[in-house]
Amino acid sequence: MFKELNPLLHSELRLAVMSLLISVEEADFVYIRKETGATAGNLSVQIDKLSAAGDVEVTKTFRGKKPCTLCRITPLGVQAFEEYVEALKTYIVK
Amino acid sequence: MFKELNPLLHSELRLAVMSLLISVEEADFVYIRKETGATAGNLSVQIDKLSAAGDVEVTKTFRGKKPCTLCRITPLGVQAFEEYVEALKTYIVK
DNA sequence: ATTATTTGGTTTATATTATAAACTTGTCTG
DNA sequence: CAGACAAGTTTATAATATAAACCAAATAAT
Repeated sequence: MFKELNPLLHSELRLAVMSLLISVEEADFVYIRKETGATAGNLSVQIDKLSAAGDVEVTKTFRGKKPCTLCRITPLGVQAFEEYVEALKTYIVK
Repeated sequence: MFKELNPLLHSELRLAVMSLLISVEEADFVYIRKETGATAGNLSVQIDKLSAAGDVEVTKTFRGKKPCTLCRITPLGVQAFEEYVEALKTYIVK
């Protein structure tokens, strides 16, 4: 009947991050923060979780002299996102 | 960009309950429990929350001699559900 | 007829989670 | 150099989800 919703993705902010990353090569921390409106602390924690699960790959680099944290979704992350969307449909499609 | 997800509905079990109720006149506790696979305690708590918010109306009655808790979605609940689905789409539709 | 057992829940305790506040490290600016 | 700013991270707290424990009434078993 209802498919289980991956709890890692079933979080407003993490879902927003995944949603951003799925349609883009890569995105940096500051950009994601602006798009989602999240606080830096919250975003940092949630990106860590996605990274720990292997859904997002994080590369710390520099843009000029400023640190720059780049994120990209992994193949595993793409699959997780797609499965999450499929699961969601069992709840919202009449 | 991303619409806010009503936190009351953004819960696996409560969403399942709302999803069931939206397509049916009414449903009783035992039926909902079977369909969702939730424990009674968890379901009881979540139905209370939906009821407290005015999204679900609960009527305690009897079927024969057994107590029977009937639930139906309210107009407010229908609206909340529809808005939730609209908000979700900002995350999952490319 | 008393003693389980089952049914239909509710209350309460716990463990997890989300979130922001506080902090850190380095850079730029006056 | 002192202070403000940028880009994050760590940590503390508040909220949440969840199941375990409980309760009351009805039915079944001995």
